[in-house]
Amino acid sequence: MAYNICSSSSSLSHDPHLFFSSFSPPLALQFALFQPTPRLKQSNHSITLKPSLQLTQVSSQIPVSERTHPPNPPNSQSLDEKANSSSKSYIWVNPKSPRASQLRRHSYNARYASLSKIAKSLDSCNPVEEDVFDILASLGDKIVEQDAVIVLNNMSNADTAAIALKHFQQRFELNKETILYNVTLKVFRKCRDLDRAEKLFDEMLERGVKPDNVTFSTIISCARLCSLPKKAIEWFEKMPSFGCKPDDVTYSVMIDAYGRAGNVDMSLSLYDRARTEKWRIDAATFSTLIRIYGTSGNFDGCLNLYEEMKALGVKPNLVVYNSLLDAMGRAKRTWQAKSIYREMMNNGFEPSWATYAALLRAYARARYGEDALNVYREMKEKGMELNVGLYNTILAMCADVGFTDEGVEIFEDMKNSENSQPDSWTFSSLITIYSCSGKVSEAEATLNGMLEAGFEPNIFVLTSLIQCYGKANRTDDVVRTFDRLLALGITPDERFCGCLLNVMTQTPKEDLDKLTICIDKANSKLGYVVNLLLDEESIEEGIFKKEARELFDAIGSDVRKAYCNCLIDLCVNLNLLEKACELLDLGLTLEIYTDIQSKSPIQWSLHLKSLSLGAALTALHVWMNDLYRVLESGEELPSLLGINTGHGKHKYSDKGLAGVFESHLKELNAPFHEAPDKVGWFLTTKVAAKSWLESRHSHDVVAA
DNA sequence: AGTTCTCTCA
Repeated sequence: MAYNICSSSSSLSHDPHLFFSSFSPPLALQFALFQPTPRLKQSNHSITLKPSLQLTQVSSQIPVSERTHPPNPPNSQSLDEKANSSSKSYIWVNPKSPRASQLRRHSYNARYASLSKIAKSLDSCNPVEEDVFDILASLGDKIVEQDAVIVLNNMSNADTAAIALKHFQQRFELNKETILYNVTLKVFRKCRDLDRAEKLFDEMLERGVKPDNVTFSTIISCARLCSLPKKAIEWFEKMPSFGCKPDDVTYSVMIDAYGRAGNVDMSLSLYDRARTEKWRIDAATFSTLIRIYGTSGNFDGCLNLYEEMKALGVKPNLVVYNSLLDAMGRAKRTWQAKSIYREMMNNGFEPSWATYAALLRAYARARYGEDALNVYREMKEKGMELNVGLYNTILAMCADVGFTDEGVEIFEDMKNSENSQPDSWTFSSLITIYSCSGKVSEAEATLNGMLEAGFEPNIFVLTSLIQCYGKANRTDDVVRTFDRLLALGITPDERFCGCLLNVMTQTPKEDLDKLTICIDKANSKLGYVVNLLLDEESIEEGIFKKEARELFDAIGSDVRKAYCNCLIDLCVNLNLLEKACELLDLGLTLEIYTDIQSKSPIQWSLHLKSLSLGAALTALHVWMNDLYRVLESGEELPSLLGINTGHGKHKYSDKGLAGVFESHLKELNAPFHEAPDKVGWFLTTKVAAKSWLESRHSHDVVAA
């Protein structure tokens, strides 16, 4: 793509914020560093590690058969029975030998696997005591509290988890009841059920079980997962009254909760506090902070945090990279997203779904068409499913950059997907894709498909359709679509009116009245200005400009330039040069256009980059008059004169401004020629310009 | 037993 700068040589070393090329430790070492600190799993066979020769029994629970065969399904034989049947066959191993640790791990893994199978059956059984207790009975008699913790910790069904908890409470004297409550709270959090979590907390208090920091951080994170950050803060503030003093993990959660509640300052002050009090700040917290900065638009802050993190010796993990990629995507700093991704890959990370999602959004937002498609293809290759949002993002990009066939193909893929069926946004993008490429019947068919799928056409769809009909010169269909919009009770917005205005610039003179009526209905102020513009009777001087000014003052800054461009185009089409000049002048006064003319000692230039053809021609006309006045006053022209049209080759216009402008320059007999080394520039010399300006003026005088 | 990642441009 012409404007794809991603593969350009823009080097990071120019960027003061980033020095990614700094050395990295060897891969193997990094992997070692990324390993989570192994936690000693407490198991039933207490192992006293003293002299190296002490022998330890490692098979108190798991039968010998399980050391070589996979465990049986949990219901076929109770774990307890298995334990009994094996109780006579001990083997003794040096506890420090590799064999011992292998066996320990194996026996733990086997038990863990059985317990998590039980958790799975509990998840899918009826939420009645009878069924839940039945399944739990298969645990046998010799279960310990730790087993109960493992079962609950692996569950995700809040109803059956509550019953299971009750069972365990009835079953044995618990001495770590808080832990059991905490893992049950985790299940409720998985179900995003804050209500239930809060009720369970009350029950803890009633039973005299003391909540701890884990209890609070679980409830707090549950609140934030339920998008109730204010609740999270409430819970945090409750901690001291229960004798709990927030620790590093609590602060980590709260940094996130404050960030999501929109209280960025509070997040940052917690971070500051954590730093000054020399708490351990881990990668998770940094990724949270980066996300907070990213969503609040402080993109330099993201990069600074990243540097700070590395300076503190905290290794970035995948989530940190994902947050950074997401932030750079939002910031439209696509090249930085690219280098972060490269760094991540060089450090041996495997991209996750979130990585691809962030990359895809970054590329799509910046219209890096090929890059975005590559991410899409890579995800498909890896069997990752895109969600509706990602599909829509990439389809919107296809519409923007003119990837018609690719867009259609992706839409088909989406229809075949399991969980990502097209929504109204999808249809809207597809209609835009067809509209922009002038495929009227396909656009119409897609609209019908959208209706069949049960979606109402929205303003975006109808805006696209109007554009589509306008381009095809089907004025009556434009009007019909406009009436449809009104019939649906949709209020035309500024963008929609801008689109109608744009259609007018492509419509034959005899059809303009039909569209003026629409515009009048949509926005009377705009309608009035358009009517004044079209009015052939002379109006009082200054009225047109005054009304146009009021219009520009009344509309949003995002559409001002589009409106001004269209109005000037209309003037130029109708040969109303004077009104065109008035509008251009107004555009300059209101700073809708800036820096159209520039002067350096050796070259004067005309910059037409974001101007429509009509506006560009008007600006050229004004410039030529200005230059002639300079000549008249006896001043010297500089040695070079240049016109910059930009290379702006938009996918959907047959030619960019550069191409169209060139033929106009020829028509005017202007001596400007395309610069061979600078794309989008037309240059001439002082001498050529002078004689041309003079001949043109005498020609004008004769014509007048 | 607790903290991060799934926020779609009009």
